[in-house]
Amino acid sequence: MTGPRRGPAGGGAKVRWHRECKVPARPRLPGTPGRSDGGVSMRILSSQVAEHVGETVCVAGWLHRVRALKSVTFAVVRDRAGLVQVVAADAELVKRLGELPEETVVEVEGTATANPQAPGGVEITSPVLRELSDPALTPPFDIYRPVVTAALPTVLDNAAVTLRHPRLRAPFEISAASVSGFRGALEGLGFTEIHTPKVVSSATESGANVFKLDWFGRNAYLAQSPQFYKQTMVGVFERVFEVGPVFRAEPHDTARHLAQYTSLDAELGFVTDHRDVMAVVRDAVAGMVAAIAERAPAAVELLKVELPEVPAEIPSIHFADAQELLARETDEDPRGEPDLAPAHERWLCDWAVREHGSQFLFVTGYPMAKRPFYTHPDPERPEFSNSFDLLFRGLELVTGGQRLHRHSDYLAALAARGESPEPYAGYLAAFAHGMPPHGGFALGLERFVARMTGADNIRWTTLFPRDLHRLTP
RNA sequence: GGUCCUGUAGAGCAGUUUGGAGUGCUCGCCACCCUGUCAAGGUGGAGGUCGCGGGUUCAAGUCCCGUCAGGACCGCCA
Repeated sequence: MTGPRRGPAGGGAKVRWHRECKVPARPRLPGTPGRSDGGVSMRILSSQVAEHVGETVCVAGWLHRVRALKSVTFAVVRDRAGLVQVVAADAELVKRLGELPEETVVEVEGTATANPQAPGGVEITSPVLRELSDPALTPPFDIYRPVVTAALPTVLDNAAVTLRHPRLRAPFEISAASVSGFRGALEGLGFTEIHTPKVVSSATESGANVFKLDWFGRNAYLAQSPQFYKQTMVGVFERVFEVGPVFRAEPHDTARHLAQYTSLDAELGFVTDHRDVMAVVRDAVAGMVAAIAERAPAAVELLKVELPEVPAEIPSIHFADAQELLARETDEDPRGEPDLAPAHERWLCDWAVREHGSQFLFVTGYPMAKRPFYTHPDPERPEFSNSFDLLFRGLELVTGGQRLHRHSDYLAALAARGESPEPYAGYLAAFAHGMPPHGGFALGLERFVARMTGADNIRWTTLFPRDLHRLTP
């Protein structure tokens, strides 16, 4: 090792040699000493071994798989970048490798050797080994097999180890890329990222149930959304977004509902109506899809994710027209219903693909009766709202719309619902002090990733999901 | 909250229809074998409160009742 080298593709940043390889510092198993000059090596990643053929290298990671043959033992080490094969021939080292269970953390120093027989064409030979963890407990199923044989409850119950499986980890690589794309797209549009409280004093928004908790002896609640705060911050920054958890105490026990999930929220001022918000939704989603392709290509490849085209303008259909369409073209007649059933949403998505070649579809103008009090009505048809949902592959992914912005309209809307303005005082102050026409939206991250990866249950794309039955791990 | 389905070894499943000794499969685990593996291969072995409780029966994994757990659909849902 002669010093820092260029890293793998990705901006040309120098690799940070974050620490010394400690293999020689501990009692070593017999084997060829790593360096003739007695020095120490720095850890490199599995993906970098090929760049060091002929040199002594050090890798560290989890024992992904040990394959013992009579005269040679192969140990595959997994780190954050991937896998690398280690070849052991020394009798004592072979014996020890045979005793170590998979998932034990090890550090290996040896010679990077090109070999066409090795996976990836390179492997580490003449290794010395240091164990960095106690021998690992056997996982409930094989992490090293390409297919996941366990059912969802088993995966969730044993998340600490099962998430290491490349297929179970991949959705969270896509999740991270999605958030990055969301953030990048909105920052590019002049939005400011904010962080709002998740413990609130009032449980008054909407009829949805909230989690109640004790706050120094007072009643408090977990926030169902950053709605009030993000609107308030429009009065400060004009354009804001937030990535954070929201909590729903509703007893939904389905493959698409959670008690806690990650909401990608945005709100912007000086809009004409909800269509300006929809344009931002389009750009945000396009940024997310692009970021997945750019930042999580391995996960896309592994899961065979089909990245959707995001049209320059996502097709939209009015709620009333959607109901007419359903009544005309299906066996059901939902006209007069205040909302679309999940089956109707699925049908409309198929229709959008057929008619518009788009996997995304806006449904606009939901009835005011089903929308929260801050929803702005359609000036032409006041029974309908300036709101929208974005449907994607059969599922409601985004809800948004134009909000009321005049203080007097809020007082009237609350009065119409028989509610006192008192609990909303802090929120209403924003409007009393002058607020532009504005709107916003919220996108469910786990739902987005689930639709993107084809997961049949949102829990495959949720880290440590919280639902009716599950509070651990 | 409603309807339906499923609980059998560490994991994933057969076996339940027609009651007859925990009968079996794939993987893992343990031991041994194997000259380069790629989800290695071979031989042998260990591992079971058939979710739990009650009932029917000479006899229950199997039939009945209850209960608990998991799942699906619906309802509900900013």
